Amino acid sequence: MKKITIYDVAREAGVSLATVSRVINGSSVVREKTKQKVLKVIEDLDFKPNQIARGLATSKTTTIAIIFPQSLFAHVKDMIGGIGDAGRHLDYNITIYTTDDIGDDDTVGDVLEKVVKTRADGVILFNNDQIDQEIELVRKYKIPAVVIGACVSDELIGSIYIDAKQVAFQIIDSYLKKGKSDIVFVSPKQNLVRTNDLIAGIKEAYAQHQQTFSDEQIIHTSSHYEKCYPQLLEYFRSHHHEVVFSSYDKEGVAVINAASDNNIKIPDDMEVISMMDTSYSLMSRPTLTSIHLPIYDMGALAVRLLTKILNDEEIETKEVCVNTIIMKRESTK
Amino acid sequence: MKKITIYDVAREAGVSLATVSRVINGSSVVREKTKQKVLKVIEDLDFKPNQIARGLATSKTTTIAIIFPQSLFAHVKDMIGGIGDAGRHLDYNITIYTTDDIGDDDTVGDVLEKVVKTRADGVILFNNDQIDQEIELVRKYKIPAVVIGACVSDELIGSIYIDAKQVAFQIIDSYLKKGKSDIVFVSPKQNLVRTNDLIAGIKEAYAQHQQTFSDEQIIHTSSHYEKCYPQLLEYFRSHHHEVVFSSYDKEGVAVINAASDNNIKIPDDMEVISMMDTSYSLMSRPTLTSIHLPIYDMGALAVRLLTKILNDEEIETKEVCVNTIIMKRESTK
DNA sequence: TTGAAAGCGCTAACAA
DNA sequence: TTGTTAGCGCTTTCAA
Repeated sequence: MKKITIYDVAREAGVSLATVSRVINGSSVVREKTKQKVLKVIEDLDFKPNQIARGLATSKTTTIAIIFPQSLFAHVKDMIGGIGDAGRHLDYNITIYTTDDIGDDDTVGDVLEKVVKTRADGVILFNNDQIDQEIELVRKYKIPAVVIGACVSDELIGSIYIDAKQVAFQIIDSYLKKGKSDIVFVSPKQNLVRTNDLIAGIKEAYAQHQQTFSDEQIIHTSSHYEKCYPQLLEYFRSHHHEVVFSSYDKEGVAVINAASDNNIKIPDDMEVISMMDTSYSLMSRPTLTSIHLPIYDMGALAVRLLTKILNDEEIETKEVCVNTIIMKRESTK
Repeated sequence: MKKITIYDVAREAGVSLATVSRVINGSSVVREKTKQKVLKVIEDLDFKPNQIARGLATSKTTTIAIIFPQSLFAHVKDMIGGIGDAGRHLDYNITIYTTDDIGDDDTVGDVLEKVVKTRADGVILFNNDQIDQEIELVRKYKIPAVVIGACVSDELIGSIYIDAKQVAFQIIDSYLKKGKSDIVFVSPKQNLVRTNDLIAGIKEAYAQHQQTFSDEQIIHTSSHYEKCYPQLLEYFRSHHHEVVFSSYDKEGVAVINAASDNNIKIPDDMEVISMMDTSYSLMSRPTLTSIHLPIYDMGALAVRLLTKILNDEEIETKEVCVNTIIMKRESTK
């Protein structure tokens, strides 16, 4: 069974190629009657225009690539909903590329090379510890891009981010005002939110109160609960703080569980607050106070912004800052 | 800056198009010296072959589409790791399509139409309540496919699944043997594992013990914790069972929390066992006994099987059954 | 071992 | 409003 092409449609409808091309692309110059005739034949023959051929002819693939390291997947997954929906509505295909941060080969470079070969129209990147390298490559190949989680922009690059520094500042400032300065910050290596920005915000809050936040107050941990929990269980055997601020719910829950298992009462003995507001925070006991990010929207916004860049549409700002809101639950007073 | 093409390489290397094509495709007939010369030019010019053009010429896109409803995302996400890695290693691109089960339009049909237009070589489907329709369309369009979570196969279709009936049978049988027959089954609407198979296994176990499992012992719930937990909280106010079997950890945790909040002691008053073995089961208190599925592998296997179908490779079986293992934790005795 | 040339299926000037 | 035709960048016979 041969695939039917625009030729078949043209022949069957008794018109030229160009006319068929016009109707499938919704050109307005074609006479209504001709259009109906062609449409009928398309329907009868169940003709599906070949995107590949169109891509070759137009140098556009209507494809957006998203690139992320496996370890960031927990964050990316929730965005895929927004990305997928926006892609579907705007008629873009979404191709995913995972960079394997375990292997030692140059996956970032390899992946971007692949993106170039497939001629994706644009790419969505996520903040991670290789983001600078990714941005550099994207610039080199002149691929339009939107990065989620960091604030960058130029001719071909836009971003969707949250003001992490500000968020951290507010949280910490509010505790310092209450006289609580025995605070530790727990963070995994990979995060959607820039850890450094968070730390900068924390430090600024301390500075504001004539105190200093030392690097000893930072606990580096794994984003795998299996590793994170035992580490914290050991930690809380001999430590105890007024407040723990975690940059992701999973670690937040690990803190709650590890502390509870060491008989530290939450929130009475210690308060825990984290970020992302995933379902982990609802499932934990006590439930976890968490800073909500509009994850789904960030994905959808990224696609929208990228398509604007691709189509040279009017753009208000290429650096879109989204708002956060703190979801107060049982782990804080 | 114009994109450089195979023509540029040919000219620069003083050979013909065909020769360049041969070297980038690793043809063995080209003389080593010529090959090196061409390779050098490719390097110098930083030439990246255009996949789109190649796709048009060969009618192959080396692209696999994966299609899933948003509501199944919790399950699919963990597989994306395996799918992404396998895709990268086998040099296939992965394009994702989400079917929006909220909207009332024919998204399944629309999405498959899109897949046809983009000429994906094959597609990976996931068991869900529209799977029959999806399979029908895939057959109609003659697209090679692998479905994850259900056992089906034919000329162009393969599958990766677990024997859900058997799994459920074993669990329930073991409890019935201990004389525990006050069991309820909790299940969300969408699931990667066929709920009906699970129920069939449960019923078979009951039958084996000359008892019957009634439909009143099934609790239908939402896959959203926010909805599931309140429903169960209410339920356990007036109910109490020996065993709760849940088809997904999220609901398993909801059961634990809802029961605990009604002062039902787990596992002493009631045992809870669930499926998937996600990190939810580790984070819950008490920790949740759960049936482990090799999720990552299932994704990778699906890609591998699909590529075998695509390339007419030798295939042992098109219905690949993967093993499960029960991860005993605190919620069962 | 290499090259010439005919597609792959579509778009987009340009003409009519 | 419609048709003709030259590409888009690559693969793949067929000849040499």
